[in-house]
Amino acid sequence: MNGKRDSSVYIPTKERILNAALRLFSVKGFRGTTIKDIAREVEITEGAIYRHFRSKEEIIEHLVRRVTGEIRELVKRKVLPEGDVVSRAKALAEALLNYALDNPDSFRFLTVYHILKENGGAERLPGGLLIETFREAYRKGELGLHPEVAFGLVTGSVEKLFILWELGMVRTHRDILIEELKYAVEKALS
Amino acid sequence: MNGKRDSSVYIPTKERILNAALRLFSVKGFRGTTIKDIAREVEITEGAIYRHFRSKEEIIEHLVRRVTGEIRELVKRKVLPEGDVVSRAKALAEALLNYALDNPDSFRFLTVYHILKENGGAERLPGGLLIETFREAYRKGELGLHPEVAFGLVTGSVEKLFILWELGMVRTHRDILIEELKYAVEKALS
Amino acid sequence: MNGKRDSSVYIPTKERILNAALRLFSVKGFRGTTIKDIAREVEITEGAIYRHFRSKEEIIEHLVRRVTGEIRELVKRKVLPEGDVVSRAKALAEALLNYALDNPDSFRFLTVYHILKENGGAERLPGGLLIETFREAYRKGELGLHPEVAFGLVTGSVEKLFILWELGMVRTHRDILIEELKYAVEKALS
Amino acid sequence: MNGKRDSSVYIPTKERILNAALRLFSVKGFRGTTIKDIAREVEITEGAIYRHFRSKEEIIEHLVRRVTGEIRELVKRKVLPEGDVVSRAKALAEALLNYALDNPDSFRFLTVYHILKENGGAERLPGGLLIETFREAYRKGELGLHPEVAFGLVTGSVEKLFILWELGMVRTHRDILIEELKYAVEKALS
DNA sequence: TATGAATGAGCTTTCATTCAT
DNA sequence: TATGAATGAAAGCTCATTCAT
Repeated sequence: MNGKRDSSVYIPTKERILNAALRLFSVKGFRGTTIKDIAREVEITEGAIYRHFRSKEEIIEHLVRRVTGEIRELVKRKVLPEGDVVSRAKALAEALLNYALDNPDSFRFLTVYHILKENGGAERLPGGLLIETFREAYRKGELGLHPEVAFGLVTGSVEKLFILWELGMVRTHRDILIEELKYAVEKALS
Repeated sequence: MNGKRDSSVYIPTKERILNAALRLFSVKGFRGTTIKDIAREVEITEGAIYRHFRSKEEIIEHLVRRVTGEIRELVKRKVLPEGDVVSRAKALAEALLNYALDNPDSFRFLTVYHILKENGGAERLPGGLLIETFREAYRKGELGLHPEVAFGLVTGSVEKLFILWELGMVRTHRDILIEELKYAVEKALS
Repeated sequence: MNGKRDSSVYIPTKERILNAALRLFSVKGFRGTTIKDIAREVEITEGAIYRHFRSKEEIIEHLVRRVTGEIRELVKRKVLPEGDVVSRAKALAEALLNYALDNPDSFRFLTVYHILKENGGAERLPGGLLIETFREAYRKGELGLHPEVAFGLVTGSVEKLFILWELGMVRTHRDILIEELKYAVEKALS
Repeated sequence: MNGKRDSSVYIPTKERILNAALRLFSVKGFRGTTIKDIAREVEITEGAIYRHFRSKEEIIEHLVRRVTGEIRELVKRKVLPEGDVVSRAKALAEALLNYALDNPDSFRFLTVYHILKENGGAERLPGGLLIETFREAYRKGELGLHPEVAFGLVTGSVEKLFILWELGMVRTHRDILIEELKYAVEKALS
């Protein structure tokens, strides 16, 4: 009677709230999403949300921490510290795009979060982590571009390709998309 | 006597409202920016805004039309229809990045507008215009990547470099940034 | 260039404002009619109205005085003090209905004014004048009904017939309508 | 503990809002009555009203439906289809006046609603129902007046007598008022 | 006289949050 | 845990009125 959609797996309310909020925030923005919107999606009442979170702000912080954590983890796992810059950049591009395509709401959410300063909120680009890869290679003389430019090219390409994909504008197969991305990264950074 | 900010040129209120709104929307989003915010910036009262625009929505529409028009115009002027894809892509990247660096508020505004669907509003990527450049080259066999991928690489790179620049994360000279961007585009598309 | 509708007779702006206001107030009520509504109708700007009237309130007062004055005058002229009650009541009914049909806006205006207490405004039924006719007859024993009832029957009938006429619900000829009204009044009061 | 006004019966907030709105609208008109007015009367805040109604407009629609429904019901119950026109008209007049005197706010509300077109709103005279009574009799040759005229006389008289009564201008006993009304209707229609 | 931009108060409505149940 | 009525602050918008031109 409470597990939502009966026979399916049970998902705790707190989790359901976070999932709904993630999706809504990523599409309608933070101010554009109301507590009522989230409650309606989860099929509970507004008041119930405050059993699980102290405020709307807290939900956002929770989500930011979760998504940046996931990406940090992913990069740590996929972009190994050995190897040349180019292969590491390719691995980064592949991992990021895969994450975006597999977790579109999360990726969108982060994009929205980084672009908007609705609150005057602090900025915490997970770039901090990623960009080091390029800085190091630059110092070693392995990179023909400034590290920030290289970083921008790779991550910017991934983000835009994801958006175009979501809009249905990219008509290639997913695997081909990733191959082309890696190919272009390889050539651009060589 | 009325020109705001001492002896400088007179700017009509309607224009001042648009400028303030552009900047605020581009930073705090549409819902995050209130009419009061705009009024405060322009140093008039909220009611006065409604002498120039029927609604907040109308201000947004006005700005979208203006900014997309400017970019459309720019692309038409700078990206000449002759020449190979690569040089045209380079010209596109250069023109876009220059526009972004010269009109940061406008460029940010458009980014925010395209990402957020606070309203469920219509989508009008100015991509329509730009992407044709790549589609045509692809048909002629001049392009090694799918046109949408090429388009995503170029515009995504520009957008992300602009954001990094704005955050003060890019430490190169502006000219060098543009040169590196063009160089990377050239290699990626060849 | 100023006389409104070119070649036609010149009507001073103040008069045009009053006419427009009369019509609008009578249809949309006092709060429902804005100064802008009136200005638009007269084809001047809002500010111009304040050259002729100190406030919206003053326009209303002006119109109340005008319309009650007209009706007072009319009754004085048409309902002669000689004759029996019945013929005087018939004359009253006829005069009132004729006035209403000839000056629908004025008559509607007064109805609205008497029904609404939007302002907490004072009531000044022009009934004061008319009802005396019946009070006197009642004292003389010429009237089978209480004077207020007789007054209500006659004026209420006129008002409702006017409204039905305006709504297009009365399909008889105007003269017949008046004849039937007088006939009914005669019988009711005898 | 919450029932408002000490120990008396509990009335749900939605009902209290409707009652307050009915009274205020009937006196000050639709535009002249603010949500704050209603809230103050009910002793809740403005926001609370929107938990029960989506808009001011919805409150008005609710009330129109309620009052017209009541009168429709009343006429159905009191004005039996058998009998001659005159007795039916008398029954109608009596039922209407009784309703008005018993539910002055409702009756006033309907009057205001029918006279004002603040919204450009639809017209739904409950007359549709009542007037058929007269149309039928007219076809059968039982009625000396056009049916719309007869309808206007009866309902107009009721409405005006009600207003005079409310203003304290009718000094007779209520029963006598009704008797005189019926007597006049009888004679007018015979 | 007339214009039209501007003001300021007030209106309808929204929304994060609280609280009694 | 959950509900849902209520609060209170703020948002978008309207409008009578003023004022410089």
